Amino acid sequence: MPQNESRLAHMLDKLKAQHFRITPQRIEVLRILAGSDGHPSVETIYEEVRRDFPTTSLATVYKTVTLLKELNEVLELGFPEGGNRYDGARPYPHPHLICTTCHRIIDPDLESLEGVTRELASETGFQIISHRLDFFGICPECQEKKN
Amino acid sequence: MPQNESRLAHMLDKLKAQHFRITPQRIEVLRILAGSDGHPSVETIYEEVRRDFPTTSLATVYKTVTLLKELNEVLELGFPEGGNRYDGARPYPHPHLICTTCHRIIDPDLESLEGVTRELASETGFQIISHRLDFFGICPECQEKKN
DNA sequence: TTGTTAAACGAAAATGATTATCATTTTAAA
DNA sequence: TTTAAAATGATAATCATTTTCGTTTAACAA
Repeated sequence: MPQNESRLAHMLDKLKAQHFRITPQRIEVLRILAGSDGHPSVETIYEEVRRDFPTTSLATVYKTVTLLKELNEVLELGFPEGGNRYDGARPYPHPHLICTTCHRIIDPDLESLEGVTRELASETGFQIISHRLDFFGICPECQEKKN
Repeated sequence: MPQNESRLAHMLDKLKAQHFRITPQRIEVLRILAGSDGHPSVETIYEEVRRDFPTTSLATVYKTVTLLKELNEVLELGFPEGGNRYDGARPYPHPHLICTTCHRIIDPDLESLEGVTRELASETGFQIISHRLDFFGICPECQEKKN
């Protein structure tokens, strides 16, 4: 996975540039966030880190994720039911497509989104900084299984 | 506010139809949800209800809001920072425009949203059920104040 | 109108995700 | 290697929300 390598390198560079320390636990959290396209939860990251570093604390995972969030190197997806999910591969706002049956989260391409943002800005006078866009539905595989 | 009256009546009818009891506390919560376009929090609703019924419990507000949510008579807006907000005037999914400075939440009209949903469905094969769409930015008033 | 009963209420405890605290360990730089 | 500041790990605290449970009340029938 060459793209993940570069994301990981970019994250490490950013930490070094701002004089944050590079610890084994941090590297592991970064690696998981950069390399996974499954939008993992903190709990998932925690379990994965502990496979290699069994003494790692949950607090450490939270602290690292929070740090990356502040550096804009991870995108946080909050849900009302609790249990945020994180995207370290694409840390900028982008739409998500969530299967309500199997809970998979997919990143679709959406050409037409730019037009929506433009319409909104010109209609309301808002200066649009960011967005959060989730679509909920049933993925093709789960539609199959239902029948 | 004639529109709010009818929303309130609709909510009450729905409760009656399903044999839920009409209590003074419930009526008050419904009234606030139906009549406010400010997307109030549970805490806000609680304080407002207590002006008329000072013994009301916070749990009662939560229970009523949860009930309305299950009946699809209120839309819940969750945020990662915590503190959900509720829309009882328009309980169906619709875009929101949130000012990151004054925390106001506005309901914009967005003609172009339908096209986005269509594009998404045809591109991914998902059956789209619902969505959550938030734009974050700075409202015209707060832009003024900055200068 | 009154009596009955299940539903709703109120107060407080429990929960669950996240954050803060602080003593101990470790990184990074001299 | 030494050292100082930062990070870690364990645990307590926090905060929104949910659950529990004894008491009250709405709804309906007699």
